[in-house]
Amino acid sequence: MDTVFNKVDAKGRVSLPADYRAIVKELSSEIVCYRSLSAPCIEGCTEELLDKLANEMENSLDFFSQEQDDLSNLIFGDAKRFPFDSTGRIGLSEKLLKHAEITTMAVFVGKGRKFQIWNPENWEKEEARIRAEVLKNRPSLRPAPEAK
Amino acid sequence: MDTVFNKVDAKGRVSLPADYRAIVKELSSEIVCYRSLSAPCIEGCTEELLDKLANEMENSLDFFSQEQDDLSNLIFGDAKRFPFDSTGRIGLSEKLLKHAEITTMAVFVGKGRKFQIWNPENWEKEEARIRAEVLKNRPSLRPAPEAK
DNA sequence: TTGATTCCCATAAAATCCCATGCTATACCA
DNA sequence: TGGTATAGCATGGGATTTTATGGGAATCAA
Repeated sequence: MDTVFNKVDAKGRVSLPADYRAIVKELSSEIVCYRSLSAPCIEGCTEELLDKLANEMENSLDFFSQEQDDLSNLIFGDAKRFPFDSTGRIGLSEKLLKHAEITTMAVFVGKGRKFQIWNPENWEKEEARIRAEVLKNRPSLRPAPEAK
Repeated sequence: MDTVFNKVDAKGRVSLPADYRAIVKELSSEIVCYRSLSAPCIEGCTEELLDKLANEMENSLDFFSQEQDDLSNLIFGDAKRFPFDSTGRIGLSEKLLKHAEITTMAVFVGKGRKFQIWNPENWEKEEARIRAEVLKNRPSLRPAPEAK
Protein backbone atom coordinates (compact mmCIF):
# COMPACT_ATOMS: atom_id res chain seq x y z
CA MET A 1 0.00 0.00 0.00
CA ASP A 2 2.97 2.21 0.33
CA THR A 3 3.39 5.62 1.90
CA VAL A 4 2.03 8.58 -0.04
CA PHE A 5 2.48 12.33 0.50
CA ASN A 6 -0.47 14.43 -0.59
CA LYS A 7 -1.37 18.05 -0.24
CA VAL A 8 -4.19 19.36 1.92
CA ASP A 9 -5.75 22.38 0.24
CA ALA A 10 -7.28 25.48 1.75
CA LYS A 11 -10.66 23.79 1.97
CA GLY A 12 -9.27 20.87 3.93
CA ARG A 13 -9.49 18.48 1.02
CA VAL A 14 -7.02 15.65 0.37
CA SER A 15 -6.77 13.18 -2.46
CA LEU A 16 -7.11 9.65 -1.20
CA PRO A 17 -4.24 7.96 -3.05
CA ALA A 18 -5.42 5.94 -6.02
CA ASP A 19 -4.19 2.63 -4.63
CA TYR A 20 -6.15 3.17 -1.46
CA ARG A 21 -9.27 4.15 -3.32
CA ALA A 22 -9.13 1.02 -5.44
CA ILE A 23 -9.57 -1.18 -2.39
CA VAL A 24 -12.87 0.43 -1.53
CA LYS A 25 -14.21 1.47 -4.87
CA GLU A 26 -16.34 -1.51 -5.85
CA LEU A 27 -17.96 -1.73 -2.47
CA SER A 28 -18.76 1.88 -1.88
CA SER A 29 -17.45 5.37 -2.29
CA GLU A 30 -16.69 6.27 1.25
CA ILE A 31 -14.32 5.46 4.04
CA VAL A 32 -14.58 5.72 7.78
CA CYS A 33 -12.10 7.81 9.73
CA TYR A 34 -11.46 8.27 13.44
CA ARG A 35 -8.74 9.57 15.73
CA SER A 36 -6.14 6.94 16.47
CA LEU A 37 -6.14 5.77 20.07
CA SER A 38 -2.44 5.21 20.18
CA ALA A 39 -0.86 7.93 18.11
CA PRO A 40 -1.34 11.49 16.88
CA CYS A 41 -2.77 10.40 13.56
CA ILE A 42 -6.03 9.66 11.78
CA GLU A 43 -7.05 6.11 11.06
CA GLY A 44 -9.21 5.08 8.13
CA CYS A 45 -10.84 1.89 6.94
CA THR A 46 -13.97 0.56 5.29
CA GLU A 47 -17.19 0.39 7.19
CA GLU A 48 -17.16 -3.39 6.96
CA LEU A 49 -13.92 -3.61 8.83
CA LEU A 50 -15.22 -1.42 11.60
CA ASP A 51 -18.31 -3.60 11.92
CA LYS A 52 -16.13 -6.63 12.12
CA LEU A 53 -14.09 -4.99 14.79
CA ALA A 54 -17.22 -4.25 16.77
CA ASN A 55 -18.19 -7.92 16.69
CA GLU A 56 -14.78 -9.02 17.76
CA MET A 57 -14.82 -6.71 20.69
CA GLU A 58 -18.14 -8.00 21.88
CA ASN A 59 -16.91 -11.54 21.70
CA SER A 60 -13.45 -11.15 23.01
CA LEU A 61 -13.65 -8.73 25.86
CA ASP A 62 -15.81 -9.08 28.88
CA PHE A 63 -19.15 -7.84 27.66
CA PHE A 64 -19.77 -5.65 30.66
CA SER A 65 -16.25 -4.56 31.37
CA GLN A 66 -15.22 -1.00 31.68
CA GLU A 67 -12.50 -1.57 29.14
CA GLN A 68 -14.97 -2.74 26.54
CA ASP A 69 -17.18 0.22 27.19
CA ASP A 70 -14.41 2.72 26.94
CA LEU A 71 -13.02 1.26 23.80
CA SER A 72 -16.31 1.20 21.96
CA ASN A 73 -17.13 4.68 23.05
CA LEU A 74 -13.82 6.01 21.91
CA ILE A 75 -13.84 4.44 18.52
CA PHE A 76 -17.44 4.33 17.50
CA GLY A 77 -18.22 7.64 19.04
CA ASP A 78 -15.50 9.15 16.97
CA ALA A 79 -15.84 7.33 13.68
CA LYS A 80 -17.42 9.21 10.83
CA ARG A 81 -18.04 8.46 7.18
CA PHE A 82 -16.16 10.44 4.60
CA PRO A 83 -17.46 10.07 1.07
CA PHE A 84 -14.98 10.90 -1.64
CA ASP A 85 -15.89 12.97 -4.66
CA SER A 86 -15.50 12.08 -8.34
CA THR A 87 -11.83 13.03 -8.28
CA GLY A 88 -11.17 10.93 -5.22
CA ARG A 89 -10.86 13.55 -2.52
CA ILE A 90 -12.22 13.62 0.99
CA GLY A 91 -12.77 16.66 3.19
CA LEU A 92 -11.32 15.94 6.58
CA SER A 93 -12.86 17.55 9.64
CA GLU A 94 -11.18 20.07 11.88
CA LYS A 95 -11.26 17.63 14.76
CA LEU A 96 -9.32 14.98 12.89
CA LEU A 97 -6.84 17.39 11.36
CA LYS A 98 -6.14 18.91 14.71
CA HIS A 99 -5.61 15.57 16.40
CA ALA A 100 -3.03 14.64 13.76
CA GLU A 101 -1.53 18.13 13.64
CA ILE A 102 -2.03 18.22 9.90
CA THR A 103 -2.05 21.56 8.11
CA THR A 104 -0.85 21.61 4.52
CA MET A 105 0.52 18.15 3.89
CA ALA A 106 -0.67 14.68 4.78
CA VAL A 107 1.04 11.30 4.66
CA PHE A 108 -0.95 8.16 3.98
CA VAL A 109 0.53 5.04 5.50
CA GLY A 110 -0.81 1.60 4.57
CA LYS A 111 -1.64 -0.79 7.38
CA GLY A 112 -3.14 -3.84 5.76
CA ARG A 113 -6.87 -3.40 5.63
CA LYS A 114 -6.75 -0.02 7.25
CA PHE A 115 -4.48 2.98 6.93
CA GLN A 116 -3.24 6.01 8.81
CA ILE A 117 -2.89 9.68 7.96
CA TRP A 118 0.00 11.58 9.54
CA ASN A 119 1.60 14.95 9.65
CA PRO A 120 4.83 14.49 7.61
CA GLU A 121 7.27 15.40 10.38
CA ASN A 122 5.51 13.25 12.91
CA TRP A 123 5.50 10.32 10.54
CA GLU A 124 9.18 10.67 9.86
CA LYS A 125 9.90 10.41 13.57
CA GLU A 126 7.47 7.56 14.01
CA GLU A 127 8.97 5.57 11.18
CA ALA A 128 12.44 5.97 12.65
CA ARG A 129 11.15 4.85 16.03
CA ILE A 130 9.46 1.79 14.58
CA ARG A 131 12.49 0.71 12.59
CA ALA A 132 14.70 0.99 15.63
CA GLU A 133 12.18 -0.87 17.76
CA VAL A 134 11.63 -3.71 15.35
CA LEU A 135 15.31 -4.24 14.71
CA LYS A 136 15.95 -4.29 18.42
CA ASN A 137 13.33 -6.96 19.02
CA ARG A 138 14.12 -9.02 15.96
CA PRO A 139 17.86 -9.45 15.79
CA SER A 140 17.59 -11.64 12.72
CA LEU A 141 16.49 -8.62 10.75
CA ARG A 142 19.47 -6.59 11.76
CA PRO A 143 21.57 -5.50 8.79
CA ALA A 144 24.64 -7.55 8.11
CA PRO A 145 27.93 -5.89 9.00
CA GLU A 146 29.43 -3.97 6.13
CA ALA A 147 31.62 -6.15 3.92
CA LYS A 148 35.28 -5.25 4.09
CA MET B 1 16.07 -18.75 -10.60
CA ASP B 2 19.40 -17.42 -11.51
CA THR B 3 20.93 -14.01 -11.34
CA VAL B 4 19.85 -11.64 -14.11
CA PHE B 5 21.19 -8.22 -15.11
CA ASN B 6 18.62 -5.89 -16.65
CA LYS B 7 18.64 -2.29 -17.63
CA VAL B 8 16.65 0.40 -15.85
CA ASP B 9 15.49 3.02 -18.34
CA ALA B 10 14.97 6.74 -17.88
CA LYS B 11 11.40 6.20 -16.74
CA GLY B 12 12.51 3.84 -13.99
CA ARG B 13 11.22 0.81 -15.84
CA VAL B 14 12.89 -2.56 -15.69
CA SER B 15 11.99 -5.89 -17.25
CA LEU B 16 11.11 -8.51 -14.71
CA PRO B 17 13.13 -11.49 -16.00
CA ALA B 18 10.96 -13.98 -17.81
CA ASP B 19 11.72 -16.78 -15.35
CA TYR B 20 10.56 -14.65 -12.48
CA ARG B 21 7.44 -13.55 -14.28
CA ALA B 22 6.43 -17.09 -15.09
CA ILE B 23 6.10 -17.95 -11.42
CA VAL B 24 3.55 -15.24 -10.85
CA LYS B 25 1.78 -15.18 -14.15
CA GLU B 26 -1.00 -17.69 -13.55
CA LEU B 27 -1.98 -16.13 -10.29
CA SER B 28 -1.87 -12.48 -11.20
CA SER B 29 0.05 -9.90 -13.13
CA GLU B 30 1.70 -8.02 -10.36
CA ILE B 31 4.33 -8.37 -7.71
CA VAL B 32 4.84 -6.66 -4.39
CA CYS B 33 8.07 -4.83 -3.67
CA TYR B 34 9.47 -3.20 -0.54
CA ARG B 35 12.76 -2.00 0.88
CA SER B 36 14.71 -4.80 2.47
CA LEU B 37 15.03 -4.40 6.21
CA SER B 38 18.44 -5.93 6.32
CA ALA B 39 20.25 -4.81 3.19
CA PRO B 40 20.44 -2.01 0.63
CA CYS B 41 18.24 -3.79 -1.86
CA ILE B 42 14.64 -4.16 -2.97
CA GLU B 43 12.71 -7.29 -2.10
CA GLY B 44 9.87 -8.70 -4.14
CA CYS B 45 7.24 -11.34 -3.54
CA THR B 46 3.76 -12.31 -4.65
CA GLU B 47 0.77 -10.48 -3.29
CA GLU B 48 -0.63 -13.59 -1.67
CA LEU B 49 2.17 -13.42 0.84
CA LEU B 50 1.02 -10.00 1.92
CA ASP B 51 -2.66 -10.91 1.81
CA LYS B 52 -1.92 -13.69 4.21
CA LEU B 53 -0.32 -11.26 6.57
CA ALA B 54 -3.18 -8.81 6.31
CA ASN B 55 -5.67 -11.53 7.15
CA GLU B 56 -3.71 -12.64 10.13
CA MET B 57 -3.62 -9.14 11.46
CA GLU B 58 -7.27 -8.48 10.81
CA ASN B 59 -8.32 -11.61 12.62
CA SER B 60 -5.96 -11.27 15.46
CA LEU B 61 -7.48 -10.22 18.75
CA ASP B 62 -4.42 -8.12 19.20
CA PHE B 63 -5.95 -5.42 17.10
CA PHE B 64 -4.54 -2.66 19.25
CA SER B 65 -1.27 -4.10 20.43
CA GLN B 66 1.79 -1.97 20.01
CA GLU B 67 3.92 -4.65 18.49
CA GLN B 68 1.39 -5.56 15.89
CA ASP B 69 0.91 -1.92 15.14
CA ASP B 70 4.58 -1.35 14.55
CA LEU B 71 5.03 -4.38 12.41
CA SER B 72 2.08 -3.64 10.18
CA ASN B 73 3.24 -0.08 9.72
CA LEU B 74 6.64 -1.23 8.72
CA ILE B 75 5.45 -3.81 6.26
CA PHE B 76 2.36 -2.28 4.72
CA GLY B 77 3.66 1.23 4.90
CA ASP B 78 6.45 0.21 2.63
CA ALA B 79 5.12 -2.53 0.40
CA LYS B 80 3.52 -1.56 -2.88
CA ARG B 81 1.99 -3.49 -5.75
CA PHE B 82 3.76 -3.25 -9.06
CA PRO B 83 1.69 -4.54 -11.96
CA PHE B 84 3.77 -5.44 -14.97
CA ASP B 85 2.81 -4.36 -18.45
CA SER B 86 2.31 -6.52 -21.54
CA THR B 87 6.05 -6.63 -22.15
CA GLY B 88 6.77 -7.66 -18.59
CA ARG B 89 8.17 -4.47 -17.14
CA ILE B 90 7.53 -2.79 -13.83
CA GLY B 91 8.11 0.86 -12.98
CA LEU B 92 10.00 1.04 -9.74
CA SER B 93 9.46 4.01 -7.45
CA GLU B 94 12.04 6.61 -6.53
CA LYS B 95 11.99 5.47 -2.95
CA LEU B 96 12.90 1.91 -3.79
CA LEU B 97 15.54 2.82 -6.35
CA LYS B 98 17.16 5.17 -3.91
CA HIS B 99 17.22 2.65 -1.11
CA ALA B 100 18.97 0.14 -3.35
CA GLU B 101 21.18 2.78 -4.99
CA ILE B 102 20.03 1.64 -8.39
CA THR B 103 20.38 4.01 -11.34
CA THR B 104 20.84 2.40 -14.75
CA MET B 105 21.28 -1.30 -14.07
CA ALA B 106 19.59 -3.78 -11.76
CA VAL B 107 20.44 -7.33 -10.71
CA PHE B 108 17.70 -9.82 -9.91
CA VAL B 109 18.63 -12.46 -7.37
CA GLY B 110 16.31 -15.39 -6.63
CA LYS B 111 15.63 -16.22 -2.98
CA GLY B 112 13.16 -19.05 -3.08
CA ARG B 113 9.67 -17.67 -2.74
CA LYS B 114 10.91 -14.13 -2.95
CA PHE B 115 13.69 -12.30 -4.77
CA GLN B 116 15.92 -9.30 -4.42
CA ILE B 117 16.95 -6.47 -6.72
CA TRP B 118 20.42 -5.01 -6.27
CA ASN B 119 22.69 -2.38 -7.62
CA PRO B 120 25.34 -4.40 -9.57
CA GLU B 121 28.35 -3.23 -7.59
CA ASN B 122 26.63 -3.76 -4.27
CA TRP B 123 25.57 -7.22 -5.30
CA GLU B 124 29.09 -8.12 -6.29
CA LYS B 125 30.31 -7.19 -2.82
CA GLU B 126 27.41 -8.94 -1.16
CA GLU B 127 28.01 -12.11 -3.10
CA ALA B 128 31.67 -12.10 -2.14
CA ARG B 129 30.70 -11.58 1.47
CA ILE B 130 28.24 -14.47 1.39
CA ARG B 131 30.77 -16.81 -0.19
CA ALA B 132 33.37 -15.93 2.38
CA GLU B 133 30.85 -16.42 5.15
CA VAL B 134 29.76 -19.83 3.92
CA LEU B 135 33.29 -21.09 3.45
CA LYS B 136 34.29 -19.87 6.87
CA ASN B 137 31.46 -21.73 8.57
CA ARG B 138 31.69 -24.88 6.49
CA PRO B 139 35.30 -25.76 5.84
CA SER B 140 34.29 -29.02 4.22
CA LEU B 141 32.81 -27.07 1.35
CA ARG B 142 36.07 -25.33 0.62
CA PRO B 143 37.15 -26.05 -2.94
CA ALA B 144 40.25 -28.07 -3.54
CA PRO B 145 43.26 -25.81 -4.11
CA GLU B 146 43.42 -26.34 -7.88
CA ALA B 147 39.70 -25.86 -8.42
CA LYS B 148 38.68 -22.58 -9.92
C1' DT C 1 -27.29 37.02 2.45
C1' DT C 2 -23.13 35.07 4.01
C1' DG C 3 -20.17 31.53 5.02
C1' DA C 4 -19.23 27.01 4.49
C1' DT C 5 -19.53 22.68 2.19
C1' DT C 6 -20.08 19.85 -1.83
C1' DC C 7 -19.99 19.14 -6.82
C1' DC C 8 -17.94 19.60 -11.21
C1' DC C 9 -14.71 20.97 -14.77
C1' DA C 10 -9.83 22.28 -16.19
C1' DT C 11 -5.00 21.34 -16.35
C1' DA C 12 -0.39 19.72 -15.76
C1' DA C 13 2.38 16.14 -14.50
C1' DA C 14 3.10 11.46 -13.90
C1' DA C 15 2.16 6.72 -14.66
C1' DT C 16 0.85 3.30 -17.97
C1' DC C 17 -0.11 1.23 -22.39
C1' DC C 18 1.25 -0.33 -26.76
C1' DC C 19 3.78 -0.76 -30.97
C1' DA C 20 8.33 -1.26 -33.11
C1' DT C 21 13.04 -2.87 -33.10
C1' DG C 22 16.94 -5.69 -32.43
C1' DC C 23 18.97 -9.52 -30.04
C1' DT C 24 19.54 -14.38 -28.67
C1' DA C 25 18.72 -19.02 -28.34
C1' DT C 26 16.46 -22.80 -30.11
C1' DA C 27 14.21 -25.42 -33.74
C1' DC C 28 14.22 -26.77 -38.29
C1' DC C 29 15.76 -27.99 -42.80
C1' DA C 30 18.74 -29.15 -46.74
C1' DT D 1 26.74 -29.97 -40.20
C1' DG D 2 26.04 -25.50 -41.28
C1' DG D 3 22.93 -22.24 -42.22
C1' DT D 4 18.50 -20.12 -41.79
C1' DA D 5 13.79 -19.36 -40.03
C1' DT D 6 11.25 -18.63 -35.65
C1' DA D 7 9.79 -17.54 -31.23
C1' DG D 8 10.58 -15.30 -26.96
C1' DC D 9 12.62 -11.50 -24.66
C1' DA D 10 14.63 -6.96 -23.42
C1' DT D 11 14.40 -2.28 -24.65
C1' DG D 12 13.17 2.38 -26.80
C1' DG D 13 9.95 5.81 -27.59
C1' DG D 14 5.61 7.89 -28.52
C1' DA D 15 0.59 7.89 -27.52
C1' DT D 16 -2.87 7.54 -24.10
C1' DT D 17 -4.79 7.46 -19.64
C1' DT D 18 -4.73 8.42 -14.61
C1' DT D 19 -4.05 11.15 -10.95
C1' DA D 20 -3.38 15.08 -8.02
C1' DT D 21 -4.72 19.58 -7.47
C1' DG D 22 -6.68 24.30 -8.32
C1' DG D 23 -10.64 27.06 -8.78
C1' DG D 24 -15.40 28.21 -9.90
C1' DA D 25 -20.42 27.07 -9.67
C1' DA D 26 -24.05 25.09 -7.14
C1' DT D 27 -26.06 23.72 -2.79
C1' DC D 28 -27.05 24.01 1.97
C1' DA D 29 -27.33 26.03 6.74
C1' DA D 30 -28.03 29.72 9.65
